[in-house]
Amino acid sequence: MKVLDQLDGNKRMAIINAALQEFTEKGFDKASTNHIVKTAGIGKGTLFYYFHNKQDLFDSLIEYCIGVIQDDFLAHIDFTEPDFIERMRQVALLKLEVQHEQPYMFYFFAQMLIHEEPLPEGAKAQIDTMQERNYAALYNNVDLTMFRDDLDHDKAMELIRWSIEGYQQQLLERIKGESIASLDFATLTTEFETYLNTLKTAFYQ
Amino acid sequence: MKVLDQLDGNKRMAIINAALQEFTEKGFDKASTNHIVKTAGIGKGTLFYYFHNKQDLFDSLIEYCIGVIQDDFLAHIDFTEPDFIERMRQVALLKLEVQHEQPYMFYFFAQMLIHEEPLPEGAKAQIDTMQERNYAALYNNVDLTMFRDDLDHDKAMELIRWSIEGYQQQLLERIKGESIASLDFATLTTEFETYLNTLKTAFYQ
DNA sequence: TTATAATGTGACCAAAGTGGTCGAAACATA
DNA sequence: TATGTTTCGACCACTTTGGTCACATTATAA
Repeated sequence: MKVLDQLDGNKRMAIINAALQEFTEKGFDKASTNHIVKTAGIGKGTLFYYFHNKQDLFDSLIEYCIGVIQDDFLAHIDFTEPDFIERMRQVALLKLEVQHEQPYMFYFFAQMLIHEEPLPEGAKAQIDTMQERNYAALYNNVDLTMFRDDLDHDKAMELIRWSIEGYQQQLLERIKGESIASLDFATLTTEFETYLNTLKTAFYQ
Repeated sequence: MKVLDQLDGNKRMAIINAALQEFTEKGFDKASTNHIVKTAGIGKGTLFYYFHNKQDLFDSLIEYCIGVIQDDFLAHIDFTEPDFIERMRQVALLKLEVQHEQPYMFYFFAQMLIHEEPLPEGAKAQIDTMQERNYAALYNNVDLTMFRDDLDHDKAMELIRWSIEGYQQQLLERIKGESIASLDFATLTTEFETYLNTLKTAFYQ
């Protein structure tokens, strides 16, 4: 049983989010356990009661993130959808959902891989298979006949992916700070829809 | 005369790049003057001989960046090019050029605006006009008749911009670490070309 | 050459921050 | 009441912080 599972709901998420944020923004070395406990609203002792030390906390976070991405993200992707843009819509919405509750999840992961922080035992293998699954989720078994045949399929798919990621990032910056409740989800979904339709018109035949 | 101008070539760029990197990665508060002097290869005293204090160094960097972006980036954009994608090509190549010599320039600026660091006197106004000029450089006087008329021009332009920015970022990550000399500029340009042509086929009539 | 000014240095400082400990308090269960 | 589980923050030894300053080194000028 992972240590993070012992902690009940609120406090658990508080620690996770505080630690994710701190590690993401500062990296392992510069991350301050003092800041983490302050942000999480717990005493210093509590952190080191549940986690052996800073490294242990970091390793637990990695494990936790792998779990979330596997179970809440990759596991929910419908690999049978042959329409590339529809699949991207699915992936984007799923990502947005995860990102809404765990804002630092994906960013944390990206940072760790970029800065090549030393990973805990066995995590490397898990991450590798995750990345393969992610690639498969995006590109495998796509119906290429839907694309205009005067276009290079692969380049088209890359361009579409970059477009959607760009839209996503712009969206995240726009809604940053706003509370979950105040978000007009329906309107946002419609807006996203119009962009996807534009893409379909441009790239499909 | 700005302080940075007093310093001759090599040492000047060393300080600029070291400081840009440190401020970009850590933000103003966490940025360490000790690290900066070590990276720049100068003595601690030298830094504080040219700059009154940490804040002064930061302010000078902002001024310097504004200058570079104005003179080496915005000033070279051909505002008369009516073809949107051609204009984006121009902007992208220009950006790549600046980014090659000043890798932290744009990223530094973005970080400062996001984290809302306090800006020196008058810089806010300059930055505002810069952003307006940047927007104009991208969107003003574009020949909209080139787009397919079953597409929303504005959405199409956004999608194209996101695509190109995505390609750019992927390119930067790919060539990160490689030396300037080892880069095969011609091949890269051709590759970029094919992506732009795909975009033209998809979005133009 | 010598005298003066400009440029460059790193040991040093008080203050703040670091990861981690520990005895005591609060709480739960019985 | 007694026993075990959580929670806490003052405290520790140690590092790093922005900034200073007495002293080199170099450039300029007489």
